[in-house]
Amino acid sequence: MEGGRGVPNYEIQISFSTPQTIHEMGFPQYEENQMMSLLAPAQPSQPLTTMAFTDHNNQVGTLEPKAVEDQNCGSNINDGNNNSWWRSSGSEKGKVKARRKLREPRFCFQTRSDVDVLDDGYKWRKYGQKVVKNSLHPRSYYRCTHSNCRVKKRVERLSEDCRMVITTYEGRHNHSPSDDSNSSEHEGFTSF
DNA sequence: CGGTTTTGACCTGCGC
DNA sequence: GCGCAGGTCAAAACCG
Repeated sequence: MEGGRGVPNYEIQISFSTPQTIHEMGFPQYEENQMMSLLAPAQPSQPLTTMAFTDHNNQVGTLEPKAVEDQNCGSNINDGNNNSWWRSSGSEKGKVKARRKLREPRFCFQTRSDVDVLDDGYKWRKYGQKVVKNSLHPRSYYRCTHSNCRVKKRVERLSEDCRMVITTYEGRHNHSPSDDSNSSEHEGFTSF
């Protein structure tokens, strides 16, 4: 679906006011300075991307007023210690679906890009797509393909500017991007 | 052939 | 309580 997947061409602007670093969020590939360096090829004066972080319940970051609706970053997700991979327990034909309110750290940012899925170094598998009310474009749902990584992300495009992509990450990677193919769990994924 | 995407159905939370 | 909207599942289709 990502059509001609060549050199990722996107521009990012981030507002950092977060208790956690990108690194701690499970994105070691992009530390702050690296994230910032992504700005370099773009025009820094142009507010192309805003990043927002959520601290479990509270949204701590800065984000454009309409960039990411509150339900994306503001709502919290009930965890309930489902520590067994994606679908926790198929109580009834595996229909424990649509469990919201997981307490995962999440952050979202807005990016101007031609491609929906930014190359963040991780492998993602699409598991759903949904047409959302306020947007002309469908929202896509991705999960990290790593064995024990429950990180999810949502990707949607702004209805006004179809080049603007809103990406919402949810959860923390317990592996490094390079470790993606190598399924070895080296840190206990201890959080929350 | 195995992994990924698509897509419709289903489930849950929330507002009215 | 009901309806709507969002989020997830899973089977089928697709692709390398």
